[in-house]
Amino acid sequence: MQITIKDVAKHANVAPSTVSRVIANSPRISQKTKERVRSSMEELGYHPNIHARSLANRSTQSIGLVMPSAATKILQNPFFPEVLRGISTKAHQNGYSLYMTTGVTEEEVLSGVIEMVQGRRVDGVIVLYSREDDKVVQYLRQTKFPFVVVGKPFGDASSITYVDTDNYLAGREVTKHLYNLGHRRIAFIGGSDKLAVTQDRRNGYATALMEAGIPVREDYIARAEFMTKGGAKAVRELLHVDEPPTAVVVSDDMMALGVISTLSEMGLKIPEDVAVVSFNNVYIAEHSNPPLTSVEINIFGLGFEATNCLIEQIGDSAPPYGKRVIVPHYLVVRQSCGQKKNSHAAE
Amino acid sequence: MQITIKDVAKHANVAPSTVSRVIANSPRISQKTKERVRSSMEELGYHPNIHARSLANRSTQSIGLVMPSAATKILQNPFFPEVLRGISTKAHQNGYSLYMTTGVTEEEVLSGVIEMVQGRRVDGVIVLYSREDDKVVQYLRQTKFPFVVVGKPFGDASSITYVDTDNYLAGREVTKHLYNLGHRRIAFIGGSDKLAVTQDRRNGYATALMEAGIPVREDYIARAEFMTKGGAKAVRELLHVDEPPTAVVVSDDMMALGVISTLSEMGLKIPEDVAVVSFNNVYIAEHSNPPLTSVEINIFGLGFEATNCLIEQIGDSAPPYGKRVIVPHYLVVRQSCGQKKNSHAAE
DNA sequence: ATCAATCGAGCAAGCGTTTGCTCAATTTCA
DNA sequence: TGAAATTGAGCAAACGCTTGCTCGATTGAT
Repeated sequence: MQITIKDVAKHANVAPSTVSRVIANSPRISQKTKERVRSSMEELGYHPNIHARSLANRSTQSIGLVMPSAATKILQNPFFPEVLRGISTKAHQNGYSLYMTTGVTEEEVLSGVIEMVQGRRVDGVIVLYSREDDKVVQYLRQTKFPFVVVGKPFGDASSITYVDTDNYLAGREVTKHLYNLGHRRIAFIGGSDKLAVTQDRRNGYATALMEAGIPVREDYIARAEFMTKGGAKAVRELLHVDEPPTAVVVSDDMMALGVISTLSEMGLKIPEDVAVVSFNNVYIAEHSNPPLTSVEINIFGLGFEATNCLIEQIGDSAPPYGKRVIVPHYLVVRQSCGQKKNSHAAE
Repeated sequence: MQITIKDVAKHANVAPSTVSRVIANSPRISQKTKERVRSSMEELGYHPNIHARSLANRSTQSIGLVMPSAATKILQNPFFPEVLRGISTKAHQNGYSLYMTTGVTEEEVLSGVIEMVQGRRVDGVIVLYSREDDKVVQYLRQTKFPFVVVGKPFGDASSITYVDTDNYLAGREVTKHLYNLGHRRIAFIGGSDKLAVTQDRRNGYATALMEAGIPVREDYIARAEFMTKGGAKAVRELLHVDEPPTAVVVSDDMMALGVISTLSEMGLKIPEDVAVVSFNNVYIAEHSNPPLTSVEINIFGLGFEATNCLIEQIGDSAPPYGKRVIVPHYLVVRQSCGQKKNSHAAE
């Protein structure tokens, strides 16, 4: 049998309500009583029943996590565990715990979310993806339930709080980096066009080219799945155009891995024949062969900040309008992009 | 304001208890009434309050997940998302949801678990690691709370339900495979000796050698962290012994990645100079350079089975003794281990 | 010494469900 | 046709905690 607040009350010779107030550390209780009650709790090994508390309280101290319906996919990308680590760190700091829902179809995910929200199972929700025409976001919005999106939401982004990398800027910088290394024929391989991240990075890429006075060639732009296989397929296509690119910007490390191994198979050297840069700087980027030049986007930070925003919202300490947090990024230069050709800098 | 069972009752002109029984699909309610109530629920958009239900019920339909204290580590290994996927699939099939707790120190993790258990927040717990002298397992055991371990527990394993790969067998098979390819100087690189998985795989390795009449050399056995860096360090050591090994069994894909890139840096060819095989067959094993020969251990299956066992335990349909589920594995041969030298097989 | 203000703690009414019991209405059987 | 058995639905008491309100006791001011 569980030890309840009543047991503690009896043991400490006070009323249950007093025990409750001790737990809440209410100033209405004298120090002496508090200590007595606390030692009783200790002695009996008391732990409050979460459900009773939530019922009385109308708050759950937990946060719902929404994965994309094709959880398979995101779960294979190291992005996920890292963002989760960020979320869980911040959540723990503030006494929140995490509640996950996954589902195979979009419908399943949505109904999971509805259950979380309507069933008052969580105080707020973090959406771990951003897709066009997403039902979950629509639902959360219309019910005015606290939520935060990781990634840039579509549509009326101004009313939604989200955390994101400045992918446009990152795409631009990366492309510029290749340009500065002497490259003029630079290609881009992106993931699904439905994802904001792909669009932003590609736009940044295009802008950088334009700034450099280089025309943007459609046949230099490929799209593929966010996985290694996609990268492999895309790179084959790119190399069959006339004047094949000497450098390629890849929108995801996992894809870049596919690109690299395909290039190797084709007998091309990296970075001598084709330079490669990519994004996310996941763990294995450092350990691929050759190591990947990649944009460190601080995935942990994305998760951490998202949680922070959500907790603000839950606590009503957030403004009523959507907030936008941009987590800074920086380029980590490794072998895959080669050295600046005319540079003598020691570094 | 939330829509409660009372609202539905009023709307359908029945008592709250009837609504409750309709939800539970009790045979005591007539079909006619059920339909009326259901359409009322639909119309009002009713969703049961989880906490009220759990409180009255003494059951939460959710499962607690315990990560190792250095969550950082496990979260970087692709093992984790994959096992999570298995867990979440099975959990969802049975209407369970997932509740995570993480913590930086061992103490934090333990107190998180205690809160889950004593606070009646979950119906059962899955422990995602297996370590010697683990407080969490000790605690769960002594409170007789339903739990399952992924990996082989230490100590009195017979009373604990766990799912595992037959790592001993896998280690033996892999080593034998290298032997059959003609290798006689075979080394082993394992992770922390505190982990059951390391011990088992190493023992299998040693057995295979003995079966082949090859003495087990201590200087052929290295241990390192379960990550790429560890692999790199270990391989350097191994290659400095006299008669350096021509093949190496690595206990983890991520470590093997480190091994491979270190070997390449040293100018050694894989598999010609050194053959490499490893375990887990995580996603990137297929895409490394060269692709890794690795033991597919069906990580998804481990998660899935663990959840299955736990649900059995929760529902009392499990026997009172510990159950042991072994998920089958098989070797996936890729380039990193080379071809059988005297074989003409096309495949 | 008297009264108002303050303080500390208890009472009891929720929070939204579940479920054992009760009870009226209907069916079954002799 | 009457009594017993069966069926369908409602009553009300939990489940463990929070919190507005009440109230006696202590304190301070006059």
